Amino acid sequence: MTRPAGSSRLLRTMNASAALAHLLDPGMLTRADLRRLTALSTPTISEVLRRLTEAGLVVVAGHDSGRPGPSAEIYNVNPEAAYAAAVSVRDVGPGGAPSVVAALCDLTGRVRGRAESAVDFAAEDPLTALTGVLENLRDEAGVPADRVRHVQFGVPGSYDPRTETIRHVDVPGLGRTGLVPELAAALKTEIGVDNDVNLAAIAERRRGVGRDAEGFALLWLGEDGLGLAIDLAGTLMRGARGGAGEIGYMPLHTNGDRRDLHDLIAGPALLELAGDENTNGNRTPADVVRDAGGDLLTEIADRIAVGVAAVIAVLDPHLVVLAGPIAQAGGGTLLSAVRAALRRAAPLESEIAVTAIDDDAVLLGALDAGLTAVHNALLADIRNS
Amino acid sequence: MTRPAGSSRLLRTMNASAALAHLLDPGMLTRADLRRLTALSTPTISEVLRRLTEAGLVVVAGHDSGRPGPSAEIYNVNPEAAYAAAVSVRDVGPGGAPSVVAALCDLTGRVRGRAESAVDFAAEDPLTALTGVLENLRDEAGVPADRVRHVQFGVPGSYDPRTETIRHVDVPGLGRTGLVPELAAALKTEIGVDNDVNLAAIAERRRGVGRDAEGFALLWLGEDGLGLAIDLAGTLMRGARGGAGEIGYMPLHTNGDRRDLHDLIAGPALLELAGDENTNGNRTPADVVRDAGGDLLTEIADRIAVGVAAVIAVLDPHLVVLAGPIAQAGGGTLLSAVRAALRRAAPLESEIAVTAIDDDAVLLGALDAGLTAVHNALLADIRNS
DNA sequence: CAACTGTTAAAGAGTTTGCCAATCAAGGGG
DNA sequence: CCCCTTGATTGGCAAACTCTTTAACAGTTG
Repeated sequence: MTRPAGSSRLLRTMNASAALAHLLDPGMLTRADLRRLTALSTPTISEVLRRLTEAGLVVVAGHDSGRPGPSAEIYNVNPEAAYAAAVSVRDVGPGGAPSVVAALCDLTGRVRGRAESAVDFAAEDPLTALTGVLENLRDEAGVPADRVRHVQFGVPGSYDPRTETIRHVDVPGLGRTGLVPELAAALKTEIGVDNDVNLAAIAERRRGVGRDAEGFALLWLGEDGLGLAIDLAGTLMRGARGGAGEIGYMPLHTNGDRRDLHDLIAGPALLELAGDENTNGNRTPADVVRDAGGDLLTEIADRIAVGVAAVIAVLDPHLVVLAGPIAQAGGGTLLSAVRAALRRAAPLESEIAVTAIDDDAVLLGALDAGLTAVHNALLADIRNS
Repeated sequence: MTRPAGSSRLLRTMNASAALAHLLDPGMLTRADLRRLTALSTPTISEVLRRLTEAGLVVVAGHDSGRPGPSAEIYNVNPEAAYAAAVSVRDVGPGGAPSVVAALCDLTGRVRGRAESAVDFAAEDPLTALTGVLENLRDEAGVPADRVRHVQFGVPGSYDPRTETIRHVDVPGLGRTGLVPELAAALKTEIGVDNDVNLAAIAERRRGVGRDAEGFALLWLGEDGLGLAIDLAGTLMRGARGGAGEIGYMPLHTNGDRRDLHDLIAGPALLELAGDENTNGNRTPADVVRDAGGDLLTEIADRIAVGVAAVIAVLDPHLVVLAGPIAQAGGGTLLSAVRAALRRAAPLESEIAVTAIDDDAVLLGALDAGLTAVHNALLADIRNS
């Protein structure tokens, strides 16, 4: 239901934007390739490429020989035309204090720098801490500040874009009103803030088992909490106040009792469930799941299946992805157990899978999201020129 | 991100399509109005209107006098350029047998005919029954068959567009494979099939309390079953197999028992809940809710609140609309009770409301959906010409 | 020689700018 | 009270402009 009207100028910008979109997607195209992809004529493609090269967005990346005729020029986006940065703030780092992981990538997505540091947010202001991390990262990679077009933050909480505040977050200072606008002002770039589980889902969509899915729901089983991300053909559903997927609060009281899903399958609940068998207090929920077998595994799978079934009942996704440290620890064993538990419970047809991302999914997803935002900003720049 | 490329032909069709979109939205515009709305120049608007009137899509609906200068021509879409039909198949009619309600409206949305009939699907084939109803409706309204561009069906079940079958449906014959393609072939038009609850949500979006909402979830409390429709800024979420919103299957077992949401708040459960107080077997669940008060009302509200809280936990909608016969029977009294129950249970911020549609919401929604489909078809026609 | 790349010139399609005739309402003078 | 002038607006027309395409061509490589 779009209803734009336009003139020739619109055509020019549309065609330039279309060509750039193809070069971003992942590029390395000759004029003939672009002609095929855009259905534009040779002179037009030449003109578009001339303008894009002049603007510094596109460069000749090589020559394609081997066929008869002159060697065709291979065009690609200029990797250094723009950069995207990502910052993941984690609730508990290895040492117990919140840790910050950041990365920087160029326009083609190649990671140019990565930094990890333990920040004590109780002592240091988030504003200075986060800008500091980013400044170091930029300097080490030798990237000028104004080339970073977008910084994407991932936080262990939900972000409400209307009030521009981070909510349901345990890290001190991160929930402060005004922090996000201050960050944007200090960094002098577009910034984005999103829930860590949502970002993990973005990574899953781009590099994981969600790649070919029409849509999927990602159930995050963390050490402390639960989360759910809802991917609809590549766009995430965030809810009115960014609170979609806070399924820890899902009520399970049939009559009177006040239990919710968090009490059933969050880390502490799993520890308690396994409590009889081990008196060693140093085990994490992930350890419990990794070592579980027999009745304990069945019970855990049954509980997870309740959450999965609830999600399927509401959303009917093509695919449900189990992710987060607990799902990773459980791996294929847990997956089969959950599948079996679901089959026992209800005839549901959604596929279940375990995440295919070994690395820091949140950081990767934040990079992907930041890069997409940079792409969109560049395309919008062209359209409004 | 769209990436179309194009030339002058695209421009022409885009501008025609933009003008038509404004005339459909609800029309009655002068050339000057269109110039303002589309930012096109006077000669272009004239040219576009010439083409649209020649195609019979647009007519001069009047003259705007009262201002200095010549009276401006007021343009509007030709109401008779195309028609949309809607058919709602209900599980239980007044007499117990499934009933069929159908309506026909012109391009401006004015209802031109309406028919209601009790069809015994056990005896009659759905194909002939439904095409027969539509044929009568067309004849009575004096509308030629080829002017009906879209027929929208509403069914008490979920529709899987991939297999083109209706599922989770109790009406005999309606779940048969091949029925939907056969209907399309027999009617020789585009047809659409959708869940009745989804269609009620469309009506709520267009005419009810969802009009100004960014997005809402509609919880349907029917005599027999439950349903949920998820509206995201005007588009409905249907799920992988059209099964999104089948929340009757939402599990509520905390340990071992197999209860789900259907067992908690569907009609039969409410009847059972009120069973002690009345031995009269003729009361419907809606009657129970209408007369409920005191502890019974509180208990019912508590149960409904569980469903609402589950929906909010997953989706975080701006608004939750309670609809369906039971919600209508409960009205404001039930609404206050559910609000109070939710406040007791959890600090959730979504608004709750009761449907504002007194008429047959499903039929109205089906008409709205059909009309929108006709609009889109006409716009697409223009774009591909 | 055949196939391919990329450029140049001419033509085509669509929109905009600027201009003009026609039309109607309002107000003032006869 | 009637008529005429003034002002504002509508809609059409022609010329100019922008962008794309078609077609022809020069040049290069296997």
